Amino acid sequence: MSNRKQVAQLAGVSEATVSRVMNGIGPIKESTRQKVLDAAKQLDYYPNDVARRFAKKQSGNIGVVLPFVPKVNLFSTFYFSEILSGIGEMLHESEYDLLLLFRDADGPKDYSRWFKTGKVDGLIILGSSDSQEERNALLQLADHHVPFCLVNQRYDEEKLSYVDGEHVSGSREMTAYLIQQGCRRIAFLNGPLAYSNSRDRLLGYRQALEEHGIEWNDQYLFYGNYSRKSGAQQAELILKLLPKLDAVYAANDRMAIGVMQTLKQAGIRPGHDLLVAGYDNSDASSVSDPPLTTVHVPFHLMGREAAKYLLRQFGCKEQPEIIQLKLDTKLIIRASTTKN
Amino acid sequence: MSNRKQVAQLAGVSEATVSRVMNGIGPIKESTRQKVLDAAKQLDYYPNDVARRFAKKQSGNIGVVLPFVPKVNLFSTFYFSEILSGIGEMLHESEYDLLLLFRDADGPKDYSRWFKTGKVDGLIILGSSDSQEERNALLQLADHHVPFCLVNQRYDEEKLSYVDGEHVSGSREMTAYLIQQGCRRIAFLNGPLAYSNSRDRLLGYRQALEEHGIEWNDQYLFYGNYSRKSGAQQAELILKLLPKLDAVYAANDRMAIGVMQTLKQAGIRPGHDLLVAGYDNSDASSVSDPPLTTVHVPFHLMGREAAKYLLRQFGCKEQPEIIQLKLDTKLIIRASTTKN
DNA sequence: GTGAAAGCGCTAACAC
DNA sequence: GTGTTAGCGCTTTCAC
Repeated sequence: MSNRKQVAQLAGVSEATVSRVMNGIGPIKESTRQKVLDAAKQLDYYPNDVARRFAKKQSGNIGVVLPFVPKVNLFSTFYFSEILSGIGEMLHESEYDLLLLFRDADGPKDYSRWFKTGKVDGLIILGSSDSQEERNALLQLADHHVPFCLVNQRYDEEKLSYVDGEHVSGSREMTAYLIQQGCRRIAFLNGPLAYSNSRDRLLGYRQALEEHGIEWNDQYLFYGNYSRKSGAQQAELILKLLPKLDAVYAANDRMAIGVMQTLKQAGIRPGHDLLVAGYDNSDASSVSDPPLTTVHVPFHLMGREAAKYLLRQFGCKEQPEIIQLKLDTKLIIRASTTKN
Repeated sequence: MSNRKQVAQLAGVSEATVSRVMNGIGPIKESTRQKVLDAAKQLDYYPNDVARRFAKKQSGNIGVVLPFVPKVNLFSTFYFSEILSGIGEMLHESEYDLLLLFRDADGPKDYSRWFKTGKVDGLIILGSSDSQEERNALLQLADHHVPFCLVNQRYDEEKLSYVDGEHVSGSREMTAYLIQQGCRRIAFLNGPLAYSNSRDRLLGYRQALEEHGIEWNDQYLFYGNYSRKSGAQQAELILKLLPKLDAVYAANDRMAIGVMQTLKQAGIRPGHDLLVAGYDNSDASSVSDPPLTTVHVPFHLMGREAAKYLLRQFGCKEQPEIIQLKLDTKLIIRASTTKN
């Protein structure tokens, strides 16, 4: 592996000149530029990135934090893939690399160590969920004035940057739609309230009920953990309400699919005997049977926006700006609510 | 952000001593160790990773190459998520970080630049497909004697390391199973032959036919591109053979699901009127309707093994060893082939 | 056990 | 336009 010194020697110029050529900055006589380029080509020289970043006191990395592996499947992998690919797309044009980081399974939460060791210049945090510890770790980061951004999770009371979806209105639209379809007794299978996602959807559900003068009924509220299995399990309980139920609305597609499985096993036809709806517009929602009415969430775009935000922070020297974006969601109507 | 010098000063020792303590190497008097640790804590000191890697002349990164974004969805994202999480799991215990890299959409293929710029110490390549250019890029890497590893793709004629699944036998078992179920006229919907995956499955299919004395029939062979859409499209053609067909076996689950959709639209019941099988045992295969008979591929483990291999290479100084692993696959029987 | 010092391959500031 | 040089914060080797 050759280095700059060798190129400089071969080209008969100073190392500084080699740098100028490689970085395309500063005025250079075309003839020396060519000499350098030739020498570089001849020696197969590529500037060393680690050295460069060391000298610049920047890691050149954006870290993306994921839940530790086993937990990934709790969520749809769809959700993560989409966000990741959005981030990757945005970073692809930039000088920054994407470092994949895994939250520790146990042990104290500490995001700041990735900054302190200089591993990353910015952080995008996925799958964060509210707990005192998590909140502290995040606030600590904010104190350090390092750029970071949550995706698909908010802490409304805190001044933290996030890119989220419009889940309150998404959920409200979904519920209103079900009501329009003639449903008044709508079971809602929510996810853990530690996710702002879940709280948003619950709020949207309640708002829609209120707006349509439908009384709130505790019996219709269920909780799963966003896994298909939990959907299937909760559906056992939901089944017991059956004659007096018009629809089941689950807070994500995976649970909705679990619900449909249980229903079908019990001889209840989703979409006919009982309307079923999900949330996320995941791949699975379009291939399930029946296809699932759901809410599209722009995960890919959310990833892009989060990355764009960080990139912007690196540009300017001031205090990190705070962004709090909520991107539009969209109701997707499919057979699970229309076969009536 | 504090550095080693400050810690050394505060602790009243040399910088070398601070290093020894931080790295836990070399003999240290317990009392000085404490002094250093106290100083480090007081200054909130974390050794700078970039500087460290620079000095060690190692990037500390393992790069994982993915197809450029738009193409990801051709494959199941399932496949990538599983492999990635396997790699992540293996690396989590190590000193190495996971750098996510995207293959250029267009432009010349060049994996070696990531080594030449010192960005990575090793590479895991996903979604590689055979072409002259790809092959050249890979052989060039091998010439440089840098450690890298393909996952779920082989180049049999070349001395390249890979971690693959036993797809020939997987496919043979699937086909044999379908034959056992009484099928003799089995359409095979394959993926592009640029993937060793596709060639393996075709071979397994042929072997099983031969072993059971069933004559090869060109008419039963179809090609898609592993997307659901292509499965749905090819199914239109497959439909035309219908009265004289017992089963459709697709080279991955996504295509199989596409096939089932088209079949259902045409009033053909998958699993009753025509058996359908897929490959991969993706999430979708268990929630499709009917659930899909498929072949389980240990993607997660494949990721782990690839990462383990690279880690092992970093240990020793010799020429990189070559591994060519094929991990066991397993037939998963579900309703799409059993309702008869 | 501990300290001193020479790199690692760049960037950035300044000199000419 | 081009050259010189002082770092960046570590590792590593050798000296004591």
